[in-house]
Amino acid sequence: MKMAPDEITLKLRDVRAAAGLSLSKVAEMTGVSKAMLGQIERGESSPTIATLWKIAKGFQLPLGALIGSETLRETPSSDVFRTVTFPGSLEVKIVFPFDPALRAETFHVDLAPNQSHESAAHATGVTEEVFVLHGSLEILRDGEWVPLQAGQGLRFAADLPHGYRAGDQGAAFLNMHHYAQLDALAAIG
Amino acid sequence: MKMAPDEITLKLRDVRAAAGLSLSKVAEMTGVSKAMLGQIERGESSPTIATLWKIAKGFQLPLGALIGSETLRETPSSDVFRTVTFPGSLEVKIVFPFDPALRAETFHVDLAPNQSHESAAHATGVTEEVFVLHGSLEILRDGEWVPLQAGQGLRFAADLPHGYRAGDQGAAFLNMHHYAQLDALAAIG
DNA sequence: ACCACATGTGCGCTATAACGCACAAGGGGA
DNA sequence: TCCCCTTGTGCGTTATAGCGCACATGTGGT
Repeated sequence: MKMAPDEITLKLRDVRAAAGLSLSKVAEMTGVSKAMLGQIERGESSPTIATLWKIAKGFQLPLGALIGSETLRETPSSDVFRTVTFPGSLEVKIVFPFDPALRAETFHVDLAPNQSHESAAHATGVTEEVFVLHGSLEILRDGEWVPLQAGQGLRFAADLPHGYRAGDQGAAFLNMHHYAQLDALAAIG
Repeated sequence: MKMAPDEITLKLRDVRAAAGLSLSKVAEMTGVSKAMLGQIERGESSPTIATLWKIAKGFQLPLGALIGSETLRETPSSDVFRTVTFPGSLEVKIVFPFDPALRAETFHVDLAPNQSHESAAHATGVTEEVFVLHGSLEILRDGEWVPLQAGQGLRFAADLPHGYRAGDQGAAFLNMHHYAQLDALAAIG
């Protein structure tokens, strides 16, 4: 119960909330007991880097994403395009990785001609933005297909089913994900 | 002595060697016992983040400087194309208007060949992201010009002076602004 | 040689990080 | 209503991070 004069803040709770996961789920995917996770979130415990590392790896996030400090004001490598595979077997490139301070991330997505991708509803409070780079794209929003050309953008709530459908020449677009604040959600309710 | 399956490496020894300091000296300036410092260097102990933080502050280094490696950052907003004129007589299009819930907005900026634009420091807590659509662009960040090509992105803290400079064929890029607090409204003007 | 000092490591003790388990509270079904 | 499952927190135990101190080695000075 020492509670050192913490100038350091851990954003575990924010990250977990953004992902819409329970302590139990996080405990499974990180290998850290949920009791410990709870204590860390409440600031009752100062974890070792080994534990922090486990958590970061479980979330597939850089270690710094869990630490709240001035350290965050650093560099973004411009060409570190990492690629990840999405739920719907869709492969995308990470343009801007998730930052808990901004609660947002940006992907670069390529769709082959006429390729489509359906996405189930995300956690509540998630907003998506799409900006078309090349080709033509249709987005399913509120049960309606919205056509977009290169240079056009669309913003929509992602806590509803939605989808993407490329035109005859395929499409490339940026996909931004925004995760709402906790108090923002409370304010809405 | 368990020594968890560390995939993580601490650079304490390197940093200390680079500074030419003894364990005792480091112990003084960090407030961490030299015995512990020695164990950490030898990998016999996995420090808590509180301890790591002490060490980092003692060295006046960002926390990341002691850890293997990492980076972070990220994103923004919307619908119709409105155009506005910016302080520096720069004309931009609004891709995604500011949304209080997201605290973010996205602009589409066109620069003529070799055109440049300097920007004074914004309010604290403002983060910018730039994604180059066409041409080549250089961004002044931390007093250093970072070159970017089409398809590349860069994220940086905007509470410092920064600037944009197009290449010989001009440049087009997306510019996302993220505001950390609610006072973001005041920062928009 | 000898000594004064500084280096890094080993030892015992205390504080606490981390675990597994159990429990109180809330949310749906049937 | 009753039941069952999931949520997060509290408790007791074990592992270990972190401390102060002492020791072995090393280096230079006179």
